[in-house]
Amino acid sequence: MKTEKVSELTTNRLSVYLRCLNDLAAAGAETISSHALAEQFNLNSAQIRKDLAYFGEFGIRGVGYYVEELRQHLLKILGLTEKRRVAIVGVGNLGTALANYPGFNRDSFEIVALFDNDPAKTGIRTRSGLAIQSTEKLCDVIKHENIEIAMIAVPASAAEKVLEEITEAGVKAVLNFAPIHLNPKPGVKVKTVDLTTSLESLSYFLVNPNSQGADGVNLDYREFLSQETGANGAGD
Amino acid sequence: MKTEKVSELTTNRLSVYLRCLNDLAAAGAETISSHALAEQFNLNSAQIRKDLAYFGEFGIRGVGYYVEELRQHLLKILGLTEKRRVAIVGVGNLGTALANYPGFNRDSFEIVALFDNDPAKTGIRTRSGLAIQSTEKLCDVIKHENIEIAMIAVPASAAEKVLEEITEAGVKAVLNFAPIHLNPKPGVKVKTVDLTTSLESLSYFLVNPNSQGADGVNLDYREFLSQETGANGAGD
DNA sequence: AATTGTGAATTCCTTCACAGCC
DNA sequence: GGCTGTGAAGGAATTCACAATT
Repeated sequence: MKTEKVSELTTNRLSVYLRCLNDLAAAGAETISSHALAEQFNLNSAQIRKDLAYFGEFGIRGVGYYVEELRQHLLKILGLTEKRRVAIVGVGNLGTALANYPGFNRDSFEIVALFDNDPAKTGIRTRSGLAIQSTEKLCDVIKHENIEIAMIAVPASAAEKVLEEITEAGVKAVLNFAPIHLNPKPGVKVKTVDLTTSLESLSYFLVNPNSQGADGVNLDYREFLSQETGANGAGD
Repeated sequence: MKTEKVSELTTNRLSVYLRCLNDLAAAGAETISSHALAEQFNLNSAQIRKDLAYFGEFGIRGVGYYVEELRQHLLKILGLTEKRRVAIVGVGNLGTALANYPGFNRDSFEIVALFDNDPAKTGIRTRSGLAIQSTEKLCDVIKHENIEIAMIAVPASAAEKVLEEITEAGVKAVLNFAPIHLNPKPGVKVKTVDLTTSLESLSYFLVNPNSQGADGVNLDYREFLSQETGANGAGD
């Protein structure tokens, strides 16, 4: 087990591998090779082995990986064996959709608080029975409820303020849906999902179809999740 | 103007620059330097100049870039000067949120069709007055309405089928919200926004706070948008 | 024989540093 | 003096290729 820094590209992939292993386990598969796993995602098999090698030696030469065992390792690595408490700030259409989104692993993430600054909304319950609270209570509730993760689903103009407040309250991990660059304090991780940028970047590829890769072969080129601007340092 | 391949990281950044230029233009700024722009995003100024240099020489030495002029160039480069017609497939919570999302540039993207396979939903209108149609009509409507972009907001199990159908109908650009890897046909661009992976990857950084970058300095390391697994080729 | 784990090679991306221009 | 555009350098991520292992 090494202690090099692990890039976000790697952690994203680990999550994808995990999803696949869940399916394989459900289907009753005993083992899987890096090659077979790689095929599922148009990835190189060495990539998968390298990703896993950051954390240990989980495979068996000549055999591959035991599905259930590797699944457990990934759960552990990604910190999904403990349930984390999540708040959503901004309960408009997007916030509501996130609150009801069935895709989050509910064993690992429990949404326990919703906040909105619109007084007309406070007290209203979502489908799950959770009541919307005033943003005035943000700090208090986050502390009392031991909330570790926040999703920001407010307009861009309000996002910075929200980040400050939840940081103040001790939140260390933020999934930001506001289309704005946020500058978190040290020790706070912000991951932005920018729908505007995703769509506009797609538009580019409509105008330049050939820029996708090459000649008929779909290279599946860098299609997925989670890089902001690639910013690597503090500018010049 | 070069004709090298432009990476998706670059197009994502162009979209971010554009958003900033919109704000600058609204605030009445005449010019902006790459350095000043870079500061907004914790980016290196050379990065910005390089990104722009793929498409032309837009700046003036000693001065910087004319805000409005550069804005127009970016609109053109990203293909945002023409209005593109968009369909949303899957009108659950997420699809509804997307249909009503105020952050999309409505001058460039017009949502003109909503599809859902639940008969109980067909005919229902969203806030904007758009009626939900049966997925049976997917292909016909996409062709007749000249739809160029589709957003997939159906469960993972249905996403592959939807991709096939919209590809059949001629859609070349897809924003996929289903948590699954899709294998598009050549010439079709799929960009996946994987909420599950975003959240699980955040979880990793909660367990490994130091892996974020270094000692107190927030490096803003690779925080943003839009890489799948980094897949670069067709495996081995 | 099959498959892992990994050093070396490669490819891609970012940053430096400075000539050229305003 | 200030800023762009860019070749060269540096760094990061991916892929190759093979020794090691079952």
